[in-house]
Amino acid sequence: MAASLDTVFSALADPTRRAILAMLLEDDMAVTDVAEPFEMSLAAISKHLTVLTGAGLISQERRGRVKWCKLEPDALREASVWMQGFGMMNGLDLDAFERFLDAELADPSLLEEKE
Amino acid sequence: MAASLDTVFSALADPTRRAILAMLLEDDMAVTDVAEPFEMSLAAISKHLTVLTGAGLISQERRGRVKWCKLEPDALREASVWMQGFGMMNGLDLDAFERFLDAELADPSLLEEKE
DNA sequence: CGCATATTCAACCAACTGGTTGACATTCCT
DNA sequence: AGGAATGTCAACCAGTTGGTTGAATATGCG
Repeated sequence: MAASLDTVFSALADPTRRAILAMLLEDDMAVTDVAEPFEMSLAAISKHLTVLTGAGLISQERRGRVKWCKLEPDALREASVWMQGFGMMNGLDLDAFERFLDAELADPSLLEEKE
Repeated sequence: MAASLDTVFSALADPTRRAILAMLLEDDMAVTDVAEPFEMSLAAISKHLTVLTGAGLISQERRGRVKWCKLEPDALREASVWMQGFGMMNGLDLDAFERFLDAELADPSLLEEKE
């Protein structure tokens, strides 16, 4: 999916879609299950998922009746790079950040407690 | 400015507004000068600047006839933290990451080296 | 087959967006 | 004072967005 900054940021601008992404962070989900906690129609959620797919933020794979939604975090990287590139991480100790990342990634116990 | 993720992301979703932010990265600018490189009316740019201000991404200060626009990179921090939770920080301890960010950004010695 | 499940499609609607133009208010300059 | 420069405001317009409902399309199950 060719996901421009336009489509990525505009997909992220909606709270429902951000909530969906947060849900998918925990696990892949079927469309119906994604829709369950929201107080809106399934069709509306289906549209939101189309937007997220268009932005490359998720991918959808049909297996039988069920369409599974999967987070595609790579799509956020471009947007993240854009933000950092123009200085938003100003003053941040990137070396410390790298060390922090390494520490996190090295400790397998932390990886399990995804909420 | 109370800038929600909604307003920040939706402000960033427009290429004209992102271009404006990139311009302001180099220096503070007057509204007319911001508008100059774009092929649209001054009023349209004025509206874009209002959106950016509403998102807290810039601030505007009137001095005489001229209204100066200034980048406010702090507004991106909240959005960035949110985004980082998905990409590189996938599966990590997000609370620890937030604490890390807070600690980094709270240290005034680091904040001075803004360019 | 016949029915329930899962998901999308199509038409519709109100609200918002991003642009236009022309008029207006300030401020600076001479 | 008069005129140019700087911005904003108001009205308007076309296109998009985010939601609805009802019908349609597959797929799985007994």
